[in-house]
Amino acid sequence: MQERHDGRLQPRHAGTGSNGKNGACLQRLQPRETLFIDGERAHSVFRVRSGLVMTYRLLSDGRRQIHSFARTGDFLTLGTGDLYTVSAEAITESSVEVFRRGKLDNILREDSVFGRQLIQRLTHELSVAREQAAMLGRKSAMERIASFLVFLDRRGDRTPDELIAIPMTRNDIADYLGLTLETVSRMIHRLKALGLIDLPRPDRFRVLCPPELAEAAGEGLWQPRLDSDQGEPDWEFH
Amino acid sequence: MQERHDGRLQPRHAGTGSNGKNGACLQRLQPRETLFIDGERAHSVFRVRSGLVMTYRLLSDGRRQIHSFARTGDFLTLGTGDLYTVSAEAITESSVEVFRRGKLDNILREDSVFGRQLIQRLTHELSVAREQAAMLGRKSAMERIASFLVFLDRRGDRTPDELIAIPMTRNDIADYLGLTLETVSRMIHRLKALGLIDLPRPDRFRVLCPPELAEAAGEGLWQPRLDSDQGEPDWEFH
DNA sequence: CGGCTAGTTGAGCTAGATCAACATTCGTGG
DNA sequence: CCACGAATGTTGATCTAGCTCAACTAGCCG
Repeated sequence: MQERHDGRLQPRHAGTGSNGKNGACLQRLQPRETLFIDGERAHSVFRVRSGLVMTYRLLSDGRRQIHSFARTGDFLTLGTGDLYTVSAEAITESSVEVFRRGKLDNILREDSVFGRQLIQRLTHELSVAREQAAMLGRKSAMERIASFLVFLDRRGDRTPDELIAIPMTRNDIADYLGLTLETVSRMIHRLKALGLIDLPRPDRFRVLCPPELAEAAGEGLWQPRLDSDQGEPDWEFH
Repeated sequence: MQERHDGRLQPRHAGTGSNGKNGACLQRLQPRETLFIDGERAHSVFRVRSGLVMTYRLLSDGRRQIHSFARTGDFLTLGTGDLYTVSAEAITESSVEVFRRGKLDNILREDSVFGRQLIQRLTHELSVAREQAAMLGRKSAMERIASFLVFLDRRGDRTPDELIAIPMTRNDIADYLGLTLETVSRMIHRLKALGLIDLPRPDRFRVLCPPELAEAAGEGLWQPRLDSDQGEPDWEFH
């Protein structure tokens, strides 16, 4: 049993922020600040404006499974359940748009285009969630790490020097991939030793051999989570 | 690496069946018959009328992750992607309603109630998929088996003698829980030895100690997949 | 009966977890 | 500026849950 994601920074609940455009509220988050919690009444829908926010669930004894790392443009909650089914916490300093849920039903009733786009997104989320299940259920540690790096690489958050940032901790990666932080560290360094990646600092890397890394990732599955890059027109709450 | 779900019964593609009510087609499936395959163009939506059908994905080397066991009333596909993102195969002799996808967009455009119900279902599916991810990523073999038996128990397919049927093979269970069939067998028998369940035959069991079994399941998470029991009114294609 | 499939059980083996140092970065205060 | 401590990351040594391999059993069907 493990329970290593400590609460060193007291996960205080984020307060309400200033008003943004769109009638929607904009909320700022410090690193490790909690936005909402699994089981709470779902009063709002959130979209990331800047930074990186993760969603996760906890087992009763504190084991954690991270479900997604959401970037600018990604939604943190979708769908129409009464309660949140995951918790959300900022990884870096972030800001999120907040849309009150009250409006949602009305919008859905009136705007069928909006509804169809929501269905599209949910469909995609579901596919991504199953991708992750296949990875957690059937891939080796090495394949998971390679998959994860391919995923980061394809997302393409490149720093000026052509490197890819790794903004989350080893612990976060471990809880996303169903491993321990030690194993995450070891496997990353094994890929480096194999010459498939460059790792000048712990939180920066570059893929040296895309095809071989993809090969190591187990392939066949794992369509990366490109969410916001779907080319699909942005949709807004009115 | 493992690849134990053999193709002993050649997974021939199911042919088109007879016409049912509703304008929809009804299709019969033999055990181990494949209904559709991951990556195929998604021309239809399916709902189980009788029997048990599973959905799954394969990694390129044949490792399998089963995502759901769908009973009467459950949908096999939801959402509006162009391609199926899972494969589906009958476990027992089954029949499924087939709704051509062509109609779907029109229905969604015209019937906002239908669209909202679809969103509800997708939302629930997504929550279930994340439940499974948490299990695969963070639960022990024992907890997974206990969770699975609790899930079967709560679904409540009781035989006349108050036993619960286990219609899928050990191999199927293993590929659902991310384990091997041997481990599945061992853990089930350990639960029996502990007196938490009765297992008069390999494919029949009874929960003797619901609270202790739930305890062994790791609790806290794992809301069972009650899909069809939501009390929510059935929705039909017109 | 004999062959086939599913299930059980035992005996190792190993990938990954656990435990334990140690290294590095970073922020804080003197 | 440096010293110090806290947080994060790396690495080694060991342990073990679950996998692998293998034998055996129990139904089932022709």
